[in-house]
Amino acid sequence: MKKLLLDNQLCFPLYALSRQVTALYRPLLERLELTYPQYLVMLLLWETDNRFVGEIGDRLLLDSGTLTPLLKRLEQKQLVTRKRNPADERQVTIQLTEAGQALKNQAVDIPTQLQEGLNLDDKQIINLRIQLVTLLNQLTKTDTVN
Amino acid sequence: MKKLLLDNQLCFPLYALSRQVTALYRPLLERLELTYPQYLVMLLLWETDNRFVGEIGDRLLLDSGTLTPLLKRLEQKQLVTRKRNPADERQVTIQLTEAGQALKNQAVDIPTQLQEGLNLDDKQIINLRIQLVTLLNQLTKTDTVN
DNA sequence: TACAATTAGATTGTGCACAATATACTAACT
DNA sequence: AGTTAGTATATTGTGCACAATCTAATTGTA
Repeated sequence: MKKLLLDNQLCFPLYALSRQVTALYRPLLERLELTYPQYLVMLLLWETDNRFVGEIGDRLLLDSGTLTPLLKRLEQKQLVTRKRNPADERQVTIQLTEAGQALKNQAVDIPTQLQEGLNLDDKQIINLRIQLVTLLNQLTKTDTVN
Repeated sequence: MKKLLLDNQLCFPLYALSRQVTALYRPLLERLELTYPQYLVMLLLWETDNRFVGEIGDRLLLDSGTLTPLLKRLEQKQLVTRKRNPADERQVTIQLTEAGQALKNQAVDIPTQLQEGLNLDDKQIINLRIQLVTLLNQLTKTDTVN
């Protein structure tokens, strides 16, 4: 097999599919005025509020150079607040505002709507997800199950 | 299943894994002084040289807003040339320079090196790639219908 | 207590992605 | 020929990603 061919590498389908799936989210997220990475942060906060920046970064595998400006934009939209932790002033707690919590109601339908766009049944999606998560865990060596 | 949980969405593992795999390429590509998207363009040109910007974009699913500056950086590095097509001045032909062609020799080992970093055997990789390519084709096919 | 080492987050700079728009060119039609 | 529509690429602006560096706060150790 000629390994230098684009079609024979794992990397390209992964990279291209990731962008295509993000593009599927775009029209759905536009209504909430969220970008895709912002949506991921909100998903995390809807699960468990009041997280430190570092916790969000650990979970999403993003560093402060990405998260700090992103969180400032969410703060500008009045979806979250950013407060230094009095017990340790190095840490910044991110907390949902009322508007941020309320936005969850507008987001609940997104996973179902997206799945329709994918044209795959549950079984296929779960199977693919398991493979992706397995490989992801292998690379990060961290089992991030709640 | 609670669909709004991060772990239950297809999107996040796909997005995170794509970034992690790109990160695996980074140290390998650093030696060639290429970024990952630049590497993808070079892969295409090593397969078939003298492509129009539009052809590259069709293949990588990238638009001119991404490709134009990227190709200019490759031109600055003297890896490619950019020339307007005399037969149709709207088109720009991208051609490898000698240095650009020669770089292929330094790149041939990258797929093998990457695979070692992934710690997966051939069968697993091929299986995952087939699923990704299948889904990718489904999505891009429905795009062209629109 | 002093102070080096560590930690959390912010800042800076480069390079994608992509929407929206602009520009130059070509083709098609009257 | 002149107008109009369509096409290919370029430009502009916003928002990630991520490396490198900085600052301030905390911890470890003598």
